[in-house]
Amino acid sequence: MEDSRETKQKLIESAKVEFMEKGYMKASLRTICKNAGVTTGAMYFFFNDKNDLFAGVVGGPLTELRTVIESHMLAEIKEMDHYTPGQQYDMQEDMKAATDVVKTLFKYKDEYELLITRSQGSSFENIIDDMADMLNSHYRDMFWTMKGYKSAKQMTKEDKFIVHWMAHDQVDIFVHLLTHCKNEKEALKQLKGMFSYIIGGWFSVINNT
Amino acid sequence: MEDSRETKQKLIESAKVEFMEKGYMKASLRTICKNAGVTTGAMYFFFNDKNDLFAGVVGGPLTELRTVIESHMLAEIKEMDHYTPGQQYDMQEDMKAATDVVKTLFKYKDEYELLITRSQGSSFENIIDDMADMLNSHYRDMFWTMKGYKSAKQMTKEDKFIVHWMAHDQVDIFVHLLTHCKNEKEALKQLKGMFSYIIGGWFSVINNT
Amino acid sequence: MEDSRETKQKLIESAKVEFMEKGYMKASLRTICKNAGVTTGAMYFFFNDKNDLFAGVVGGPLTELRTVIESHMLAEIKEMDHYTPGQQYDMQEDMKAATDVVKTLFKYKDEYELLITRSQGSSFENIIDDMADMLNSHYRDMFWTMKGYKSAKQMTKEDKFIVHWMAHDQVDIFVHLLTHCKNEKEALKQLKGMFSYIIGGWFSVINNT
Amino acid sequence: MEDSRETKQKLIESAKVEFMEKGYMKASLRTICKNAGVTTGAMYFFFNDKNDLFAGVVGGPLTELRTVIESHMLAEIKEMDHYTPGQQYDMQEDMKAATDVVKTLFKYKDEYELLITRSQGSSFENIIDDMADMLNSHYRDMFWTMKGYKSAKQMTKEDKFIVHWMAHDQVDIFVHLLTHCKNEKEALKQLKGMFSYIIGGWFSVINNT
DNA sequence: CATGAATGAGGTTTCATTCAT
DNA sequence: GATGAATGAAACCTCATTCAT
Repeated sequence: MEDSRETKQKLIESAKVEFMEKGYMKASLRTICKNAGVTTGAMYFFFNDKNDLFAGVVGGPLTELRTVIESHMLAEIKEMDHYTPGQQYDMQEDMKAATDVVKTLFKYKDEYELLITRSQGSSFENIIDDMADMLNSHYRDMFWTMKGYKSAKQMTKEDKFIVHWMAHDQVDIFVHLLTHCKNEKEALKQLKGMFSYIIGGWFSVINNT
Repeated sequence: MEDSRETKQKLIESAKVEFMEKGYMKASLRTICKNAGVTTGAMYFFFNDKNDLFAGVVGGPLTELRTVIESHMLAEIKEMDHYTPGQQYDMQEDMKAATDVVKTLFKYKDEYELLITRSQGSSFENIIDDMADMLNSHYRDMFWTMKGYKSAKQMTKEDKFIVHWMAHDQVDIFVHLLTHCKNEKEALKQLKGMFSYIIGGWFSVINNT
Repeated sequence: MEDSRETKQKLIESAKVEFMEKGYMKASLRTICKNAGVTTGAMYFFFNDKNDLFAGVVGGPLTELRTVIESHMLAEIKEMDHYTPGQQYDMQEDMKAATDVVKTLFKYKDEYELLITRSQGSSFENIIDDMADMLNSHYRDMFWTMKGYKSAKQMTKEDKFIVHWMAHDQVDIFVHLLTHCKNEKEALKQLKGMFSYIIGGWFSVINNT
Repeated sequence: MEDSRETKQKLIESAKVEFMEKGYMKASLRTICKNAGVTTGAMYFFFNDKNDLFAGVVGGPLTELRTVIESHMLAEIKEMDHYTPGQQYDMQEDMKAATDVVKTLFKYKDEYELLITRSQGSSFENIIDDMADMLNSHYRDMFWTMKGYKSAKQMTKEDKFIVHWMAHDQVDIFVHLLTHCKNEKEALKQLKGMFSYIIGGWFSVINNT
């Protein structure tokens, strides 16, 4: 059992290297197995196919990230219940959430970069859109509440569009931090500026439309 | 001569279809040629290789887009010369530029989507970053001017980072409009909201840091 | 394991036939594999590429030949130590060496003919020159010793040129025997005459210059 | 007419360059035509096929060489009529012939090197053997005369074999001079040594068998 | 004389995957 | 758990040659 664990682990590490270097599509299973010191057949014992191997590399970190995000979204939803229109926005809570996300991102930097920039061709190729969609419904609720609507039904098509964009942009900010900062520390330093930007945008949208 | 034009055109159209369906990497030259009713050899008479064929599809529109953007950047640079700090920002000019860009984008919607979402593996795979870089230096100048700095040299590392992000985001907005609106008219309708967002963000950054 | 050996062997034999018929360059891997009753993919399991397959055919025999030659060169070097100028040349030893070389050549006649006459385009295309170079330094030592020089440094440019030629010619003699005699027996019969020729030439050069 | 001459000449020169660089087989007609500034079709007006183009490059020089050799062979044949066994060999005449050959070789050095080292795949690939065969019958006559035989019929199989070899070697000497000397002058300087070698060999064979 | 388009067959190589052992 | 052989399809690309114009 120990041995098999080790083999699987070696495969995952070798796969990570190859996927990062060549991207999902151009990566060669042969090369991965050779570098892991394992035969192709062995790989097919542990993984169903190329995509499953990719999932073996990025699956864990992805789940962890989802957990972090979801837990914060739940927290915000609770807070939203006490919101009264016109109330001063409290950045504090959101910053804490974002900080947690950034920390998670840099905990498995390689894997997240893989997901974001090198997953084309795999089942994860739409991961960015998926994350944005995940945030979308949450942002919708924030939007109509802050806008003073009675319910989501009052939202216009334009409202929905801009909210969808903002969900996307939130994700893009994290992507940008991940791909343009060399470590967590630096990313956290930039986070405040990014937040200032996104919140400025958010309120500009709330007040102007 | 008539015939040859036609053959080349058929190849380009067949290539466009295949590239859009499968993406650059997975697209098959064989399939492209077969659907164009032409042998592979013929294709290699007109194009050097797969990448050149891709360029044959997207090259023209890309050049046109670059021209539009550059002409507007020159216009803004001139305007910047008369800028005095504290002066009210005039969205008018920028909206006109953005409107032109959106119009161009929807003029060759297929080709730009190809470039943005399906060019991985080709020499155009970094097109988004290239466009962002193109805007970056321009945005730097706007930034330090509006910030009241004497020159670009006063910009901190954080300033540069956030400006780089905003250049990226500007590009992403256009990408979002292109990929989420079904036609020019709809995109132009959403443009104002997007602009409100980005300008809100921009001023928030200018004033807070 | 038995099976795989067999497959590889069949490939090598099929390759030999094709290479002999068409030469390295014009030989088709498709044809080789088809005649071996194997898919191209299988071939690439055993060999890295076309050149490696060619090496699979000629590599063994080539190594064997090199071993034979080198062992004899060592023997001659030892003998040379006791040489005194003017001493009668003893053909005996050299004939024995040459006999061994001829025997080796006819042991794998096909493979050596392949190497010599059909390897253009492969990594073995300069094999004749390589062999000549191998003999060259050895012949230089023989030359200056027999000439009565104190060291190799006394050799003129002309000396070096003619020695280089004689090294080449030695190789050519073996090539000629291989390509113009149908079997070992016949080649050995001609060997004496060839030797008479080369030794006549050798001494003529030693005495006349 | 002037123009067409020029076009043909440009093609020949471009072909020479390409053939020298890549060898007959790997040379590309496309490349040749492109570098000549001419279309493929035009080439096929002047030449029947790839081989004919190669002939266009080397044909002239080859004819010239054949003429030189044949004229000298005729001269030697006449001289041979007055030969009496035991008579001192007069190197003079042969040296003059060889000198002429060397001069011719260096007159079109490129073309002859092409023929000798880069013609594999063309109809000239056996040129060396052809030249040797050309000399062979001539050498046979010299051999039996000097040996004191009454006619060629007295020659043994071994006699014929060694004569064939010497004809080959004669050719190889010229090849060696051509490929190892950088110009005519240097080649002529080495010629005497080479001659000493070959004549030493020749007489050694005549006297020993 | 020369163009330029097109053919069609062929080239070597790579790939993810399977399966008997 | 793992091996190693084998599949079979497809990949991109190059070639000498032809022919209507």
